[in-house]
Amino acid sequence: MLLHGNKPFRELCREHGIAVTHQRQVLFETMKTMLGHPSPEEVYARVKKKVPAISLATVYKNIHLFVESGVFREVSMHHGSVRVEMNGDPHHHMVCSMCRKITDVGEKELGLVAKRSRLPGGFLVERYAVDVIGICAKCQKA
Amino acid sequence: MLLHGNKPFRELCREHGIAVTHQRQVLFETMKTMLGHPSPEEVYARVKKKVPAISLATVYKNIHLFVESGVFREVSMHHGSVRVEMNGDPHHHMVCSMCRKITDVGEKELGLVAKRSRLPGGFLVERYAVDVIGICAKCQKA
DNA sequence: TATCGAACGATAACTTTTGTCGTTTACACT
DNA sequence: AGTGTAAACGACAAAAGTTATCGTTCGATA
Repeated sequence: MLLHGNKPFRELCREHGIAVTHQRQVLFETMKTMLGHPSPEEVYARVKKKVPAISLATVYKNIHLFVESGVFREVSMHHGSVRVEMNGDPHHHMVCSMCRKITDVGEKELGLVAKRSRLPGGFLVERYAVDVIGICAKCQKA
Repeated sequence: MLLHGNKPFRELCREHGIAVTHQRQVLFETMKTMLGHPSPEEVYARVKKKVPAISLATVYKNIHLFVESGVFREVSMHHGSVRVEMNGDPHHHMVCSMCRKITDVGEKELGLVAKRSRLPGGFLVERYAVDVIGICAKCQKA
């Protein structure tokens, strides 16, 4: 099941008040068929096969648009640069989806439970990193 | 408590077989005092006050070194570019700390529990994004 | 079908990060 | 302490990823 259910693209566009362009349609359909966690460049490469004249900028703009509209989603919050963890206590992060500010939240306050040491595919667990995505107090007011 | 305990820097360096340089010492001490989740640029700005001649490249190289040695840690895995989520089913991610490959893992297989709707500071929860950091099967063999 | 704002493509610019290279420094061994 | 060597440094070029600009084209509404 996809985030957008299986609504036709036209309807999705109407809901979000954006125009139905050829590029957007092909982008959408192409992305739906892609597995894994493609980067904008990978999406671009794929879409170019169907619309050779498409611009990378268009791909970026529309990926943003889709993400903002909730049609697709970012794998993890992107802060534009690497961030280093200064807090050595066991904790996780609250990330504001509006201002992208990161705030620590202790493992206890989070009320997180259960760790399986064995995961599918023989993946060896080192640690869990939980991002709680939401809206911080400041952005809720604004 | 920091990841490295409170071992003196010299000892940490010996353990990891790296040289104790002035720049590295100041970097380490400066970073220890920084709160939050600084970017390399922010660390650079701060360190420059004590070692004005330091190069940004040195800051990057040593942050990497520290992260690889486990002295500090990245806030979340950095994939160099934005990644889009194609899987609409509720799931989380296993991220290999060696090759950085992202693999989906269903919410059930993960066995992760408990969602508190209220978090400290009045943070409004939208969703949880869990990264299981570890070593994938392929990298375990290598 | 004409109009007008939205979206497009091309490309420059910007940000973040990495690589290169000549010089300097730390460390091991006298 | 003096010296050789590899590691680390600073300066800067270049790569990678992303965004902004701008003139042109296209889609939605009338």
